[in-house]
Amino acid sequence: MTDRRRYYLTTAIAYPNNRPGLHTLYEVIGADVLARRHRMAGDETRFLTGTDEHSVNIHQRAQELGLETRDFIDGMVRLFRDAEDALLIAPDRFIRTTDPDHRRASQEMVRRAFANGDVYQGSYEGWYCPNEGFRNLTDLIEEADGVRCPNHPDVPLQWLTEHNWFFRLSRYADRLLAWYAENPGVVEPEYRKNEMIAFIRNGLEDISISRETFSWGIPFPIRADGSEAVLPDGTPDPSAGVIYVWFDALINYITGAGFPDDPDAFARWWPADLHIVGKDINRFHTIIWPAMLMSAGLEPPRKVWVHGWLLTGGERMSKSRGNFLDPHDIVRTFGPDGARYVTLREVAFDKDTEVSWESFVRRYNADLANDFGNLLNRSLSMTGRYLDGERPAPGMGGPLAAAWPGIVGRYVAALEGCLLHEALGVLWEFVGAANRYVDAEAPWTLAKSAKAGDADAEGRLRVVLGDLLEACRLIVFAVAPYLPAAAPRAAEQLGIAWPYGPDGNGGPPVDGLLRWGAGPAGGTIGGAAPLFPRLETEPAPAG
RNA sequence: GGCGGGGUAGCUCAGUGGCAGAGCAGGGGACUCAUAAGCCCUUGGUCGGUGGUUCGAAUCCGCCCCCCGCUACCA
Repeated sequence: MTDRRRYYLTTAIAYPNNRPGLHTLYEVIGADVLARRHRMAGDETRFLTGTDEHSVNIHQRAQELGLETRDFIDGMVRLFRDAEDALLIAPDRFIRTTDPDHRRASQEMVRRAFANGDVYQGSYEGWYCPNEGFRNLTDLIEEADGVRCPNHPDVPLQWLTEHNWFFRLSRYADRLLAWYAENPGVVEPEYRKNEMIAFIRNGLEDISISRETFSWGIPFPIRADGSEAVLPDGTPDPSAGVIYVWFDALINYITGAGFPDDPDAFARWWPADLHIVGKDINRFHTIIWPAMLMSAGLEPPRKVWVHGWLLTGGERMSKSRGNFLDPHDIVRTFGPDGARYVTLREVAFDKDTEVSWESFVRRYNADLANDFGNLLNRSLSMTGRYLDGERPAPGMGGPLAAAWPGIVGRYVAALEGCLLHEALGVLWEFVGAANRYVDAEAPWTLAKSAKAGDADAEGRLRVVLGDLLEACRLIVFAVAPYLPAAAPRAAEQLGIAWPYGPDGNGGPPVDGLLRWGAGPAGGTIGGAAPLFPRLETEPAPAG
């Protein structure tokens, strides 16, 4: 085993009932940036993402389409993986809750909670809408002839009683509150933690963790009498029902760390350093999940980051509304790097943000084509023209050298605080400073004087271009987690070897390369070619 | 209803008692290395409304209007 720092991060797993939209992959892109940052920083990094496949909706959807459930989800999962590949997302494992090791992990978690006295048999009853499931009493519409579901007033509600297993969540209120109190920053942003504290203080009820009426799921491992739910031929006893999808879904995070098959791996990777989740599933990750872990005698995660939604026209982007952006459209127009950049620059990682195709085009042109792409291109072009492509050493006393340490410090701090949009904003302050430096020094004027025999101008020209190429090098290495394909190409243009693999592993700790003057001495640049061609038209995709 | 967040330039937002700001978009200019990009200058705002406190309020207090989140088993 190595003594490198390890870093384990996860996204929520998506339920693959449809092709994925940008609003679904948004957090996966963000997590991929953080994973690449940690790999390049030299941390032994594990990045887990995947799909949540035991939903009843998925089973029903497959039946509507006349497909075997497994065949249906295999096709859907293919769409997720294709979209993630197009966005250059490189997880260390893509977990599916139908994976065999996940079945073992989930059943083991039920056994542990049961052994700890936290699982008991009970019943759940209430008004059931055939289209939506159980409805809360306060949501129902009262009609003269009875109560109705607000979303499906024409469908009669049924009063159903489900016998199933419950988890004693109510037992964990004090321990959860203590966990929040003793671990500042364990749930961020702060207001998301406060919502959960209010929820807990309102009183926690036990939650049901099994379903007896469904067969699509992980077999519940225990019978009512407490015996192992296995038939004489070794197959699961169907009368024991299945584990409720939410209980098994959360467990993917420890399955992905090696639980329970590989104790050494699990000891290395657990607890997770970061769970990235959407605000709609905050409660599951910051109340239910830690309680499940506590019950099993395992540590809760070190941090849960709760992000917001992408909005369009003030409404949440979603598949059901049909107002989502297709990742493939975005990759086709902006390229994989541009797609990642505009998404993470335009959307604040800590709250809801309004986005549009037009805002993405504006951001791409302004930041990538005009500011950064052009900076790289003009710096290389002048080096080729004035110095025959020879790469001069940077000066140590210029304004860019002075500004860089502050920039990189704030940049890394923003990344560590999961403020991915802000990190880019900080880095682009430096891009702006470099562009202003070009105009302030006017290398074309220095070049004319140098050609006329002015030795001072010649020396000055070399320092200015050295500074600009060094600024470009630093930006490229810093921004590489966001622009994983463009960064090596930019390095090639700068004539600098790229020491990292396609997923960010394999090179030296990047912080050593993020110091002014840490680039290779001497050498020549490669060719200059625009990395981010300006978009002259705004071809909004149809539909 | 209760608790919490918010309403500032055309757009996205920063700004917690001292001359209303940034980026983008719009307009003008000088330059020319560059992807007609970059640089400089600039138009633009009853800071949701209203009443107070204060020498002074986007900022503090009261009331009102509007938007959003949480208020448990769709996931």
